[in-house]
Amino acid sequence: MISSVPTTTPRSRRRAKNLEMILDKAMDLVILNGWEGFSVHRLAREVDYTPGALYRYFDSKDEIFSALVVRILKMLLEQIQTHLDLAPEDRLVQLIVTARSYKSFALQAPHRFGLMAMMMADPKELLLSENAARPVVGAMLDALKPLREVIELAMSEGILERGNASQRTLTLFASLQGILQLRKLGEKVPHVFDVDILFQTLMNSVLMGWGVDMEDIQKAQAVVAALDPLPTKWSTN
Amino acid sequence: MISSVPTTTPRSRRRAKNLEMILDKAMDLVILNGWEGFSVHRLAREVDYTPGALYRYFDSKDEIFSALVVRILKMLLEQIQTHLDLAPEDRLVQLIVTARSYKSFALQAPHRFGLMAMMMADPKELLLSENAARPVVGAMLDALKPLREVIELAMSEGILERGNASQRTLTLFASLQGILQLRKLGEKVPHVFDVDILFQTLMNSVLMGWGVDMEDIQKAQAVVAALDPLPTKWSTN
Amino acid sequence: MISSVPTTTPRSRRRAKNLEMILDKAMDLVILNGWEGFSVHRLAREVDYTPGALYRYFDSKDEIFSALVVRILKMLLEQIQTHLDLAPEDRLVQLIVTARSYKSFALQAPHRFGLMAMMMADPKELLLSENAARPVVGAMLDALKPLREVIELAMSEGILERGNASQRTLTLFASLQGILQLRKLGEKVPHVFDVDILFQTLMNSVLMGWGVDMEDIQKAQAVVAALDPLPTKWSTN
Amino acid sequence: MISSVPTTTPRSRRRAKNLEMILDKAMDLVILNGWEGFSVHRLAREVDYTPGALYRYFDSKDEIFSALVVRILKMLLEQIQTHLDLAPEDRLVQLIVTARSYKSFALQAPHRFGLMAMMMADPKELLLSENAARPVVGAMLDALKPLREVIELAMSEGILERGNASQRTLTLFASLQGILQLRKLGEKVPHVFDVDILFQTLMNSVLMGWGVDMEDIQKAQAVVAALDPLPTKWSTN
DNA sequence: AATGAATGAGCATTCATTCAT
DNA sequence: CATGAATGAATGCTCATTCAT
Repeated sequence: MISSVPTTTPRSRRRAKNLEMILDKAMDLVILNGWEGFSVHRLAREVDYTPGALYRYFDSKDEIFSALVVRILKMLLEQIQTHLDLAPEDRLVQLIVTARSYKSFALQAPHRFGLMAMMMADPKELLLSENAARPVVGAMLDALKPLREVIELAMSEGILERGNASQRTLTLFASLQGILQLRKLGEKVPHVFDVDILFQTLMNSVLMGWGVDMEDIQKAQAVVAALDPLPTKWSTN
Repeated sequence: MISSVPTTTPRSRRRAKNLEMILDKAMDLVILNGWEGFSVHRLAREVDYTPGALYRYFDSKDEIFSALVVRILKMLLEQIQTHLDLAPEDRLVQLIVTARSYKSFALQAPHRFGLMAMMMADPKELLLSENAARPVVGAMLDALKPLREVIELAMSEGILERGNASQRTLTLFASLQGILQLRKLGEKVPHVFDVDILFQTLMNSVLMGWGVDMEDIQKAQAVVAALDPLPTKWSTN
Repeated sequence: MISSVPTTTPRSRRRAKNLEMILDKAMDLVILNGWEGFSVHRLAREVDYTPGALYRYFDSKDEIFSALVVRILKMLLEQIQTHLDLAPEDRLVQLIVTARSYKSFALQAPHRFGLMAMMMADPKELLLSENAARPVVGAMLDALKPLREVIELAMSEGILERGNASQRTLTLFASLQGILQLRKLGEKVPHVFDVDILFQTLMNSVLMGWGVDMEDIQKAQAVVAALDPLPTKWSTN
Repeated sequence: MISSVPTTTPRSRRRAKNLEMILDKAMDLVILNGWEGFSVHRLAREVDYTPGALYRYFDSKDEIFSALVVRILKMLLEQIQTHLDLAPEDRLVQLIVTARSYKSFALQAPHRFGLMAMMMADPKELLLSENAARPVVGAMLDALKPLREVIELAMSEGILERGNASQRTLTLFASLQGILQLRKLGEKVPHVFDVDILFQTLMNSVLMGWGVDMEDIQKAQAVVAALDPLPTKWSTN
């Protein structure tokens, strides 16, 4: 139901503005307290509405959830592109930069990452209604596009062995996802679950599996390290 | 506090039985409604206790959580060992069997897998109290042990290139975790998120990254396929 | 949060009525069972609301507490003023009438008196939040004002020796408070803890301590006795 | 039911020891957390009994309550006597010392004082059963005896005007009680409710009311001030 | 378009007490 | 004499959602 009206008339423009503002605040709250600490009541209080009024803007809390996920994915995409723009035209470097961008997102915007992870792991009823699912999945694929493009280019340039780009993209993405989720555990049991090391191990293993020489990987990683620190748009929390 | 008494006297035997029964039911409930849908009251209703009475069996809801996770990890370990016992003495085959065992667990006992994933991704206060954390982390490392041993053997036998076994174990485990979490999404959007294919892609990529020939991988996979279907103890749900 | 809206619109008038009704019932319950026996659930049941609904009228149980105390103090003030209006323009008589008014309040509205005493003896978190404290302390000082004014006038007229009016007011008030608290004990052990006699003893001692002749005290007391019985608004219980 | 058996047989001696130990711990708990923070469960945990077992030693929580009050009153009496032993044979000084001793008790052992105050203000069912009431009232009168004796002596020596000693004792005691209860309020609203000043005001007023010259009062107070600090047995809390 | 009132179910946890063993 | 199990009722408070106005 979110943004199901045209954005042309003055009325609907005001409405769109309001919706934007509400979602902004919702995001702020999630960033601050996590999704568990988020409630419609609190949101209402924050945006100076009554709880009931908010239901003019969405049908259920779940709808807020997916709207936020879409936003997060868009922000993630933006950051990845920013980082890629700063990287040289070296496919391997670009690939690593993309992965690192994702890592920095997970580490520096954990609540947003958590929301995203939750969405992927447990889409509940969210995706039951196909039309509600589409924008989320769309945003997700958008966010993965840069990675896929780099992989495709790297294959066509002979840097990676040939293979299915989509599958490789998703595999790398999901694997990273799995590793980055260990962050919290890593805080409690630091010597065992070290996200940075596991990240490194995964990248090395996978890139070698895709036909890159260890030597080239290390060269690329040196370049990437020299780029650091890459800028982040996320207010860390 | 759970099971801190000897299992010798008749009384304590009854108590142990009760505890077992309670945890069984708790697991059932989590399986049915997920952890979010689980409450002490509901559990009490289900086991015909008063809510207060349950608190003689554990100190807090969190304790139930970790007790369940420990149970799950133990069952997972059992299954992996069962599967390994049925596999030939071929390291590559064993490695793939272990990974598959984990996959079948994720696919066929999704709620249990979800609980485990949640524990790893968001250990909350669970691991705040070190003493409550130990059994959980212990069980987790136990469950990973077979995988690590296979990797170690494979390395010492020259089947895998040398590397840090622990890091490789965790990396593989976490990556699988990430991929398997896409299951639900895969159910809704089947063509894009195909867990089986992603699993395959990951295994191929990583094993090649660790120095195995594609040819050998495919041979091993043929062997594993011939073993199927491996038995499962999980009531699917 | 209580009564923070204007009383002009029909809606807010209804709301004010409701709030009044709720606090009335709350007072009844406290009167019946004491504060310990008072719970939000019980109140809800009594006023035919759901517990949650009540939280639209106050933010916490403590707010009910202080709202009740404020009410009680206002009623006490009203009664004292009524009694004073019926008394002649004799300072000593007025002073005794004020004290007696307080005594009659304690004896005839013991639960209200108890609530007030509790508030003074154990303000808990009540006064932690300064803003919640202000109205209570304000109402309390209001209730003491008549006594202080009489004492001040009596001093300026030379009926009492000079001294610090505020300190004397509070001292007398607190002493009365202490004596009146023995009421319940007096019911059980009547010959030892006789509130009336102790009250008399205190008044005599203190007034003489402030420079009044025993003779004048007795005269004034005779006048006061002739005024009796002074009207009471409290439903005794 | 407490201590309803002879203390002669070995069995009953052990029992008495146990009871003592239990009440000791109960007192510790009350001292630490106040009566509100006290529960039979907690006490059981602390003395390594099961809750049920404690009910061999008393019939109800209320019985613990009154047993503790008796103990507190005994300790109070002890302290007053200690203080009196250190004071010169001057009735006025002794009277002030006694009152001060009570004040120091209230200020330095607030939880104990609170328990006592609660008992006097709200004896609930405690005193419903006359036999349960007797020891408490007895201990209370014991605690007041030194004060009464000093007052009697002072009257017989002509230091105080004649009057009813018992009534004066109780009046002074109850008045002090009322003033000392303002301690907590004094912490929150310090300039208005200053216990020390009110204490002083009360003593001056009452003593003058009983026929003592202001001059003599001040002399005695100077003597008392020179005695300070008087020893306290209370671990402050 | 928004308010304000209310629902109804739920939450984890604690308590004094009882009683068969 | 003591345990261990259990009751049953309660606690203050939060929540997503609905709907008449």
